[in-house]
Amino acid sequence: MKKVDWEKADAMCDKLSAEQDVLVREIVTQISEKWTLWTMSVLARAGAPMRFSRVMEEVEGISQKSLTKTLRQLERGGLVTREVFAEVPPRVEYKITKLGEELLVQLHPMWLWTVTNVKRFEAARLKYAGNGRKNPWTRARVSR
Amino acid sequence: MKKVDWEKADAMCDKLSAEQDVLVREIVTQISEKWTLWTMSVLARAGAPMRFSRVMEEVEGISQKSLTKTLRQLERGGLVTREVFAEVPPRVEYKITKLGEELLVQLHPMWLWTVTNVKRFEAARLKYAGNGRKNPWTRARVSR
DNA sequence: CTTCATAGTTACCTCCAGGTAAGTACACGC
DNA sequence: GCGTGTACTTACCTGGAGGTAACTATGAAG
Repeated sequence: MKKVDWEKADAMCDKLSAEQDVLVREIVTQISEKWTLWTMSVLARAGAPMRFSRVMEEVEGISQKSLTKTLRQLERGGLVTREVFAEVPPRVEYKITKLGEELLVQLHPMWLWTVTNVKRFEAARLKYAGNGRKNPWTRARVSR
Repeated sequence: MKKVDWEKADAMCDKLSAEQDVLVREIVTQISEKWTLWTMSVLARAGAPMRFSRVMEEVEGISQKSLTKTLRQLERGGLVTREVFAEVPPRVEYKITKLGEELLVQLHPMWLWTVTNVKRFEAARLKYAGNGRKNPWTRARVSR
């Protein structure tokens, strides 16, 4: 089995400035928010600029407020671009950036792995359900 | 640049049962929780069983309550094992599973990529800060 | 004068993650 | 009989994510 090279990981972390460290955490935090990945993948699949209302149709269930917030954060992080057209009614187009697409490419293997290994997770669940899970001291009868 | 094969991804999703679909979401949700990855990586680095209190020392800042919850979820998902020893005071040992280690291996490339590309994110932030960001209709003067 | 379409913003509310602090059970050493 | 060590559980509290619904600006069409 492949292993994680923790030494190398640590070495890379040490090279980061305090601000960069914060930035990495922010990025990770952001992509773990409710609608972020879904929104990005919608934009990535389209490949072309999309209007706000169009994105909202594709990301089923999202509210205007959340979509605005999500897109703003993605723009701020350089993962999507936002272009405003001076028209009435307003037209605003969003498009995924190269950086954004690359991020998705990085994420994809792990998503794939998860899906292909669902059965192992299912098995673990079943096994867990069978355990009687008690506090340790409820069976503490033997001393050290 | 590498691209994501959306067709294949969709095809894989279609093969999942409704329960499996829920499960995948749960897994992803769980690993995006505050302490999950940190806790897992501590266990993975150790490679050996660790007591509750020892884990708590390594995962700086976590509360007892959160550690308990995190470990329970990891156990339920089959990512760590939990072994209770019938002693007083109690001894409980946690250890990462093969499944858990594999998950970390999947995640690592993306983490590495993020760290090596911080500068691009920094640049995006700076650029964003420079934009005057207004409502679209504040400059809507030209009709379509 | 009203309606429509678009892309927001804002006020208000609810839910839940997660923190703090105290309690619990047990045997041992003093 | 009191403190100590361990692995929890429980009650209480706070902040923030995210939902709903109403409001905003603008020009064209009716």
